[in-house]
Amino acid sequence: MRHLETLDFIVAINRAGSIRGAAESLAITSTALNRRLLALEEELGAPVFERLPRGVRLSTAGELLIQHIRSQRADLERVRSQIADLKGERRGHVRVACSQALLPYFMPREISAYRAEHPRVTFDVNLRDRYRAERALISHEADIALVFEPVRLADVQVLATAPQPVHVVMVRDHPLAAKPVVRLSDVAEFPAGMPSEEFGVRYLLDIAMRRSSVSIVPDIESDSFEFLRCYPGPELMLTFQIPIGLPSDDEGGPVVTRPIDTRDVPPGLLYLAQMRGRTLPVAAANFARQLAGAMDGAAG
Amino acid sequence: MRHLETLDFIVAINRAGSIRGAAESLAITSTALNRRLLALEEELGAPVFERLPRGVRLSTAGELLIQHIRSQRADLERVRSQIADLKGERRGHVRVACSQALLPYFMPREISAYRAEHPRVTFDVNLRDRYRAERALISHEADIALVFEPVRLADVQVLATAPQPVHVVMVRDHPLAAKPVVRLSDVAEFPAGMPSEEFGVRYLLDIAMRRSSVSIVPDIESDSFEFLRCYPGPELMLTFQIPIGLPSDDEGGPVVTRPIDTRDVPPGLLYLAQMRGRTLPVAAANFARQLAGAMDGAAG
DNA sequence: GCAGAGCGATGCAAGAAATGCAGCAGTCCC
DNA sequence: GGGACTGCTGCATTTCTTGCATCGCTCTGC
Repeated sequence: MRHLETLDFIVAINRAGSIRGAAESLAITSTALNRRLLALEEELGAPVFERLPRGVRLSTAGELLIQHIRSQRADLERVRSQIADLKGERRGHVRVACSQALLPYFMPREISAYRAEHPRVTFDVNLRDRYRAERALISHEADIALVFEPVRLADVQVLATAPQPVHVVMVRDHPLAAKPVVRLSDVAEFPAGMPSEEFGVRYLLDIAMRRSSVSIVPDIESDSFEFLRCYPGPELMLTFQIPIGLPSDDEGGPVVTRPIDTRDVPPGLLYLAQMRGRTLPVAAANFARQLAGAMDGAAG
Repeated sequence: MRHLETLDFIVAINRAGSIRGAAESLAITSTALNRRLLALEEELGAPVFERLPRGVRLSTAGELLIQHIRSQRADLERVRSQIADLKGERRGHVRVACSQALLPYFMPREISAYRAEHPRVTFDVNLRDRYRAERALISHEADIALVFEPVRLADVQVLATAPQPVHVVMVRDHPLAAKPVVRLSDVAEFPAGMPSEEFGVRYLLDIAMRRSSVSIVPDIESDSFEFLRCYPGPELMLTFQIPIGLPSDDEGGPVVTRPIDTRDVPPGLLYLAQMRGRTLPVAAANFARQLAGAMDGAAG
C-alpha cells in the first residue's frame, strides 16, 4: 500500500532516532522523508517528534500515533491474509515470540509439521523472555506468544495452557539418574547450573526453595539453557528444564532427565497467548490452533 | 490524511454502487477514481468489487477490506481526538445512535449539559431501532448507542443500564389518571395506541399479555411515539412510554403518565453500549461517562 | 431486433505533486 | 574552534496523477 508508506516511514524514523538515519536505511533522501514528516504533522495538527540537537524523539502524540500505526498495520495484514486465503492461496506469515525452552525441539517440530501442509507459509520465530513476549504481542511485533510462567498482563488473551513439571537434567551416568523421580533435597547435594532470574523455571525453583528448608546455590548461572545443558558433566552438575524443552528419552544423547517431585516444585504453566481482541491472520490462527492441540497432547 | 483518501473512495463507490456515480459525488472524474480502484486491487491482489453490467458490487475481499477501513478510520479518529485533547483543545465529535424515547427529553438535556462544559464538541444523533443500533456500533457508524431492550449481539459492550418501568400516557382528565399506579387490566378497558413491533416497549407489553389473561388490541399502531402522544384525547386513548421518554410532571402539558404495576409488566432495561474492545475518542468516552451517571440518577 | 443509455476500462497529453541537490543554521564532541 | 552531525528550505527535475475522448460491453425500451 503506497498510501501507508508514510506511516511506515514514521516507524523507521522512530527506530533510527533521526530523519537522516532513517532516510538512509529507507534508501531515500532525507529531504523527501523530512517533508513527508512535516506534511503529516501539519495534517495531524501536532508534532509527532520532538526535535533534539542530535536527532528526534517521539512526542506524546507520536506515541499515540505509532501505536495506531502498529495496530492498523497488523489489521491490514490480517485482511490481506484473509483475502489470500479465500483466493485459495494458503500462504501467509506467522510471527511467534517464545521462551527459550521451545526453541530446540517443540517449535521446529511444530513449524515443520505445519509447513508440510502449508509450504507457502513463512515464519518468524523470536526469542522473547516472559517479560518481553507480552510486549511483543501488544506492539504487534508478534502474532502469538508461547511463554512459560508469563508475567500476566492485561490485553493478553490465553489460547491454551499446558502444565510443565520442572525436570532435572544430568549426564546419563549421574547418581540421581537411578531415581525415577527426584526430590529437591537430592538436588541440593550436587552442583547446580541455574537459568538466570528472568526465566520461569528459575522463578518456580526460587519459590520452592523459599517455602522449604532446601537451598540450592547455583555454581553456574546462565541465560542460555543450551550452554547449561552442554556444560561438561564430570562435575556431576545438574541443570533444570521443562519437558517441552527436552529431547525425548531415546534421542537424549549424553543427558537424561528426571522430573522433580511436584510436592517440592509445583508444575509451571506454559501459555499460548495472543493479543486480546485481535483477530489473527489466517495462517497465524491456524498455526495457533495446531499448537493448542499439541499442547493438549503434551500436557501432564 | 491524503493517504487514506483512496480508502474513503472505496467506501463512496460502495455507497454509490457505481464508479461513475461515486466520482460525481466526490467531485472527481470517473477516470481518476477508476484508476485508483484498479491500483488498489492490484496491490491487494484481488478485486474489491465485482463488475456488474450496471455498476459494481463489493466482493468478499471487498467486504473484508471495507470493514477494515471502517475500524481503521474510527481508530484514527480516536488518535486525533486524543492528540487534540492533550493539546488542551477540548473539541471532538460524538456520534450517538439511540432509541426514539431518548430523543425528545433525555438526549437534548444531556447534550446541552455536556456542551455547556465543552462547547467545541459536536454531536451526531441518529435514530436507530434496537436492531439497527447495534449494527451502527459494529460498522463504526456510531460511537455509543442508547437502546431500550436491545437485541443483544456479541461485539457489544454494555457501559450502563437503567431499569425503565412502562408508563401509560393519557390526557390529564382521563379516568385512569386518578390512580397512582395502573394495572394491565385497567388498561384493557380503553382504546390503545401501540408502538409498532420493533420497539422495546411493545416487546415488553406483548410478553406481559402473553403470560396473563389480559389482551390489549391496538386501535392505532404507529412507529412514532410523538404521533401517538399527540393523537387527540377525546377517545380517552392510552399509549405507552418509558419514563426517560416522558416530560417531568410539571411540564407535561396536556398529558399525564402513570406507571403500570410492575407485577403486570416488568420494567425493561435501557442500555448504554459501545463496540466491544474499542477505545472511544476522548469526547465520546467523556460523554458516555456523563450518560452513565445520568442513568444511575434516573434509575428506579 | 435494434438504437440508446448506462457501465467500466484504456491511450495520450497536461497538470500537479513528490523528489533530489545544494546549502542554511544550529548543537555537540573532541 | 573545527568537524560532524542534526533538521530544515529554495529551485529544477522527475514521477505520478488527472482529465478528455473513446472503446467494448450489457441491459432497457420501443
